[in-house]
Formats: sequence, C-alpha cells, structure tokens
Amino acid sequence: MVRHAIASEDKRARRKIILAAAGTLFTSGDGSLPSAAQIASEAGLAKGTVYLYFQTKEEIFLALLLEGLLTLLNEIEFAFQNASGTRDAKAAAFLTTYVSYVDRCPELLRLDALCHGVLEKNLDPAKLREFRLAFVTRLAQTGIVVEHALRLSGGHGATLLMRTFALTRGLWQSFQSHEEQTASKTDPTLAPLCTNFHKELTEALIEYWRGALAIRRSAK
Amino acid sequence: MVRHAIASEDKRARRKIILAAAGTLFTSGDGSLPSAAQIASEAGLAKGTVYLYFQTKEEIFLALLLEGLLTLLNEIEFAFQNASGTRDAKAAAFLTTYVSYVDRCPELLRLDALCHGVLEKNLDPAKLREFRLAFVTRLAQTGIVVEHALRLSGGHGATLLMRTFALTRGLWQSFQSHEEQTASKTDPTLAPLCTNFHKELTEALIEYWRGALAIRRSAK
Amino acid sequence: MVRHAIASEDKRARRKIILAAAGTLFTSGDGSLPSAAQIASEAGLAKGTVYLYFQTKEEIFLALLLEGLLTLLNEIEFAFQNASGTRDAKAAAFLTTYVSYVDRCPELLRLDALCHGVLEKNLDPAKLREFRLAFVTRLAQTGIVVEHALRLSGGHGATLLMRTFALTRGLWQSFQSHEEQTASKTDPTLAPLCTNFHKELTEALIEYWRGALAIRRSAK
Amino acid sequence: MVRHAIASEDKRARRKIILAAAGTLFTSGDGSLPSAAQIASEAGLAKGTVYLYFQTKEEIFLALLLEGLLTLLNEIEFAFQNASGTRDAKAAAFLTTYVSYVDRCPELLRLDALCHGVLEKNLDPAKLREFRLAFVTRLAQTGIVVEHALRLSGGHGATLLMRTFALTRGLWQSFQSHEEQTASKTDPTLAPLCTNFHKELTEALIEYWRGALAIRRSAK
DNA sequence: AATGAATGAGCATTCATTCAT
DNA sequence: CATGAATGAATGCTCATTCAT
Repeated sequence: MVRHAIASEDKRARRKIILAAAGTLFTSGDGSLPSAAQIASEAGLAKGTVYLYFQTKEEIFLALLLEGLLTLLNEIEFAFQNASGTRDAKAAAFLTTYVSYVDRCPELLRLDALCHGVLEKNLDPAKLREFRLAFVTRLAQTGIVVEHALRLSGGHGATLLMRTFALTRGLWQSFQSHEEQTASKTDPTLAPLCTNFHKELTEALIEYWRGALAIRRSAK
Repeated sequence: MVRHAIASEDKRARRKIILAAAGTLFTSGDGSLPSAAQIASEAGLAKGTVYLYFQTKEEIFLALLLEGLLTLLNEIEFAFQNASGTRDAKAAAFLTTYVSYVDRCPELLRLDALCHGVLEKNLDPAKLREFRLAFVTRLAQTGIVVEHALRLSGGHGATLLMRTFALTRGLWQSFQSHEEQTASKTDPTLAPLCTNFHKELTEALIEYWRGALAIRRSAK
Repeated sequence: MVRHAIASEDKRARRKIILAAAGTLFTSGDGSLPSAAQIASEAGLAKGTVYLYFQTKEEIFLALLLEGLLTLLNEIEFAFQNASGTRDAKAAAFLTTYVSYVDRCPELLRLDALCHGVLEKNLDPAKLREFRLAFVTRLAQTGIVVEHALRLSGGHGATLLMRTFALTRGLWQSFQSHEEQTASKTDPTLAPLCTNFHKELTEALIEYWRGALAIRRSAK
Repeated sequence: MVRHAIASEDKRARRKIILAAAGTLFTSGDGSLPSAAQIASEAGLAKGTVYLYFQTKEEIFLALLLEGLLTLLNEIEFAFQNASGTRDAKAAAFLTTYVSYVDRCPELLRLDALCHGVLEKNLDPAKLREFRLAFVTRLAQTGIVVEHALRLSGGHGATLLMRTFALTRGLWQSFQSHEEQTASKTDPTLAPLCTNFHKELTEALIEYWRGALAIRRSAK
C-alpha cells in the first residue's frame, strides 16, 4: 500500500507525518494522549509502522513537545533580533510578543503539563536526557541573543528565559482547568482565579522581568 | 473486625486514616497513584470501605492535595504574623521560610503536577469546583495577612501568593525529573538545569518579589 | 425512626411494603433487578432491615413472581366461574379475558423470564421448592375449576393451564425485545415477528385450545 | 506462539474455535456465562485475542445461540424433506424427530433462556437486530419447506414453527430448574410438574399441531 | 428489631507493544 | 520495510450480605 521509506530523507518525512498526526489528534482531543491506533490511523499507516519510528507512544509526544519548545525559542530569538530602543523597551516588546504567542498555542502548555506524571512514566531515561539536552542547547543559544539585546552577562539570558517559561507554565496550570468553567458560569467566589490567563501572565511577567532586570543592573 | 464508625467524629477520623495511608504510599511510591487496593490495605480497611468515604480514587488525592495546600498557606500566614522589620526584611524572611518549607515537601509538588492530566480525568467536576473554592477562600484569607504585613492594597496579597506558587510549581517541574539523574550522573552539558532547585527557586522568587513590590510601591 | 414490627401481622405488613417497593421499582425499571439498596430506600427502610424479612434479594422477586402468578390464577378461576354457554363459548370467553389480562401485566412476564438464569442463580433450593409447591397447589385448585367448567377429566385442567402459560411465556420472549424496535422503525424483513403480541398470543392459544379440547373430547 | 490468522478463512476458523470453546464451557458449566478469561484459555488464545473477533462476551453467546437455532432449523427442514405419507403422518413424524433433537440439546434452551435478561444487557442493539434478521430469514426459508410438505398457505409455515418453538421454550422453562431436583429427590407433591420434559413436550405439541392444522384445513 | 457501616469477591475490557508473515 | 494479528498485564468499582451497635 504505502511506499517503503528507503532513503533517510523519506524516513524523516515519515517521522514528520506521524508527529503531525499525533499533534492534530492531541490538539483536537480532550487532553489525554491519543492511542497508538488512532495516531497510526490518522497518519495513514499501520500500527506496527509507527513503532518503527518511535520506541514508545510517549516518545512521540516528547518529540512533539520538543518541537513546540524549539519553535517557541525561535520566536523569542526572532523577537529580540528585531527589537530596538532602550533595554526596557526591548523587554516590553518581547513580553508582548511572547504572551501573544503562548496564548495562541495552548496545546503546547497542555502537552507540557502532561510531561510530568504521564509522559515520564513510560519513557526511556536516555530519551529524556536527549530531549533535555536538545532543549537546553537551544535555550543557551537563544539566551545569548537575549544577553546581547539586553546587555546581560553570560548565562543570565538562558536563566531569564527558563524562569519566564516556569512562570508561564505555573500560571497556566492554575488557570487552565478553570477556563472552561468560567466560560459558562462566572462564579464570583473564585475571583482571584478569574482574571483571564493572558492578562494575568502579562502582569506577572512584567513584575518578574522588572525585578530580574533591576537586580542584574544593580549587580553590575 | 473493624469498629463501626458511627459518630461523625469517628467518620472524620476514618477519612483521615485513608488520607494518611494514601499519602504515605504516594510519598514512598514511584510517582503514580497507588491502587485503591493498596490504599485500603495500608489503611487496614477493606476496599469497599474506602469507597464509603470517597467516590473515586482520584478524589482521595485531590483531598490530599488540598490538605497540603492549606497547610502551606498556614505556614505562610504564620511566617508573616511573626515577621517584623522593614517591608523588605519581612519579605526576605518569608521567602527563606517558604522555600525551606517547599523544599521539605516535594510530594506536594509531585501531587500538584499530577493534578493536570491525571487527577482531573476521573473527577466529578463538582468536586473540582469545591476543591478550588476551598483553596481560593483560604488563599484570600492569607492574602489579607500578607497585605497587612507588607502594606499592600486589597487583593494584591492573594495575587502575589498565587504567582509565587506558580513560579514554584513551574520551576519545580523544570528541575524535578532532573534531580534523580544528576544524583547519579553529573552531566556538565545540562549546566543551566543543574543548579539545585532550592537555590534556583530562591533566586527566582527574590527577583519576582523585588519586581512585584517595586511596582506596588511605585503604583502608590 | 421506624416502629418495630412486634406482632406478626406487623411483620406481614412490612413484608408487603418491601414487596410493593420491589414491584414498583421493577415495573418502572429497565428490566434488571433493582439493587437491595434501592428497594430499602423505596420502602423507607434500612438496608439491613430488608434482610430480616428475606434471605436474599432474589427471594424478594421470587415472592413477587409468585404473587403475580397467584393473582393470574385468581383471574382465571374467576373468569371460569362466571362463564356460561357451551364449552367452546366458555373457552373463547376465557381466552379473551386471559389475553387481556396478560397483556396488561407485562412485568409479570418480564419477571418470569428472569427466573431462569438470574433468579435461580442465588436462591436457596428449598425456597425454590416452596415457590413451586405453592404455585402448583394453587394451579391444581384452579385446574379443578377449569375441569368442572369444561367437563374435563382429572388433572387435565391444570395441564391445560400449564401449557397455556408455557405458550404465553414462550411467545412473549420471542416478541419482547422486539417491541421496542418496531415501535420506532418498522423493518419489513422481520415480518414474521412483527405482528403484535396480543394478536399473536390470541391466535396461538386458539389453535392450542382447539387441539387440546378436541383430543380430550375424542379421548372420552 | 499462535499462527497469525491472516487469510479470511483462517479468521473464520479462529472464530469457530472461540465459539466452540464457549460452547463447551457453557454446556459443562453451571448455567452462567463463562468468563472471558475462561473462554480464551479453553480456546488456547490470549484474552485480548478473543476481543479481536467479538466485541463483547455476550456477542459470543449470541452467535452460539444463533448457530444452535440455525442448526435446529436445518434439522427441521431435513425432517420435512424426508417425510412422506399423509399430512398427519408427516406432522407426527416431524414431531418425533423434533422432540428428540430438542431433548438432546438442552444447552440450546438454556442459552435461549438467558437471552432475555442476561445477554441483552451488554449487547449492541445492532448486533441484536442482526441476530434476529438472520434467524427470521432462515425461519422463513424453512417455513416454506413446511408449507410445501403440509400444503399450508403462505407464511403459515414460519408461524407454525415459531409457535412450536415458543411452546418448547415455555415448557422447558417450566420443567427445567426442576429436573435437577427430581433427579435427586422425588417429591410427590410436585406431581403436575414431574412428568418428564420429553413426554410433556410431545403431548403439548401434538395438541397444538392438531389445533393448528385443523384450523388451517377448515380455513381453506 | 432496626440500623447502616464494613466487607471483599468478582471481572470485562483496553491498548501499548511485539512479532509472525 | 510494512503490516496487523496476537498478546496479557493491569484495576477501579459495585453491591449483596453480614454484623457491630
């Protein structure tokens, strides 16, 4: 039925097809990981074929998460390369771009939230290390771009981004399961949770960045 | 075999026993939720009995999470009530206490991480709302204590705490799965992730609080 | 809460309450036996109390089935006592009455169908014998009335009724699960099953009685 | 371990193996449906494999029931094709054959009795319809053979068979649970039920057929 | 007698993964 | 390489019944 993927470029292409299928299903799904059978079917492949390209189902989603995170770092880098003006202006411009992007990719944060406690469970530790290495390597790169743009000292760029993402993830998880509910019925008792995520994240990041940059500056 | 819990105080006691059993198993476990059978056995009860006190297994752990969060809020409140000195001194004292506490309760963060994607899955939405309401109510209370201590205006105390917890959760998830590995094999390439969680959290929170308090002050 | 049933008349009354509750639930239910908890609740009693009056849940429904069958025999007897005219006229009159009655009591046949394969499974054999004895005793009685009315020889009345009920039960089970479906969608391919139960039963019984009476007559 | 059933003939064979295993267990069992695990084990397959061929456990037994019914219809058809002599002679010959066959296949009636209230419970309605359609289609076919043999008008053959089977089922259920007991302890008080099933069924069917054929004849 | 808390046996089904073809 | 048939581990929950109060 399906052409064999002989050349390694074909292999990579097939991997992409599987990832795309998994992504589509996850995005439109209910939050749980789609089954291997569903992924295969969506990709137009047999169940066994999927396991020729990934060792476990979780590996697929780890790859998907990595892809999402690298894209996010790309965006960040791009935002800083185009930024101009004072340091604070650059930071402000970045935050706006960043929050918008994150807000448009809820599935990234949904997947990220599953990483701890679902993905981990059935994942080769080596693969996990590989994942982290790839992420951190890219993060370091982007960190340098940030350092240049904001005139920070070495390593501080990556740290800043890391904490920025931590705050993002943490807030998203606080607000997440909530969103659905407030959509239908506004419950005044839950007020502290009820601001929407976009606004909340913006405010929190502005606070954090102000503090972080103030310290870095004064530290100089 | 087992005394019937007839008085409502007896019932509450039995509930506690179940929660304690679940907590013990989770803390010493591998990160997944213990089975209902294990919990019952650990509690010295029959499986069916557990379901007289909780509707689903997940409900047990939601209650456990709530308990942990409320205790954390207690600690926070206590820390602020005993704090003295300038605003910054109080904040610094609090952060020290807070980080120490959090560092001593990794299971709280482990459980919290499961909430999204594992607990949610098999949980009565009403129970979830109840959980959030209880948490937010208590959070608001503690928020007021914080406001008094730091002379913040209304609502800012709860927000501050919420974001503090978000940053905590987010960072913990970044560092978590990592800890085990660095314990055994130190891998220099993962440097940005390798600072230990305690130090990282402290630094990040200092940055965030500086920014948050600076804004609040200047806003006045 | 509830008065103790001291006198044995009270006991019988309570038994009736339980039976009535079980009957109500079964009639309005989906075809499966209501749970012991439901019955107790419907009867306004505690679960344990029900087991003071019946040894197993199935025993309740066996009693209910017996009640229904005895009532049916009552009706039959009554029909024959009031019948007049030729033997065939009496038979015809009886069949009309009988079919109408049966058609009005679908729960009796529903319960009867459960007897084999559900009730039996968890029933004290002694109780089962008791049930049959009570039924057969009463059947013999009614059989005699039938014999008088139709001038049959000894034992033939009961046999006639037994087979009449067997045909009823057998046809009902053929048509039963079917009824619901034909209600919504008439499927021409199922034609042989599609006549309604009332008509089918009437025709079949007329055939059977004609044969049975012809034989009895010629046998004389 | 097990050869993969790839060709569709292999698949059909495996289906048969499962059905045979289920049949064996049911026949030698206590009247309840064997567990899925038992069936798989008896068939020499893994539990999961069974579910590749049937969607639910109940579906297996529905298929088994259908098989039994179709075989019965085969027998009937065969009996009539070989019959000769007057109409009554043919009928009498048929009844003898029929009763003998039925008496040899008690598990068919046992399974049939479960259909209402056990099988139905966990069965896709579509499957149920499919089952009925298959049965009725075959019934109509056999009905035509009967009509030719007995010179009945259209549709009466199927009806006759339907009612014959209804009477069979109904009587069997009356006598069934009884058999075991009378085997061990003969209880004279239950006399009306104590004739054995074979004799009772024969008599009842003779009566019914006499009536049915008399009517059909006179109707002409 | 009445209560309702405690018990624990019982089981179909899914689905990630392997491996025969 | 691709396929899809085979595998079998893994488990929450119900509910009839008992028995402490």
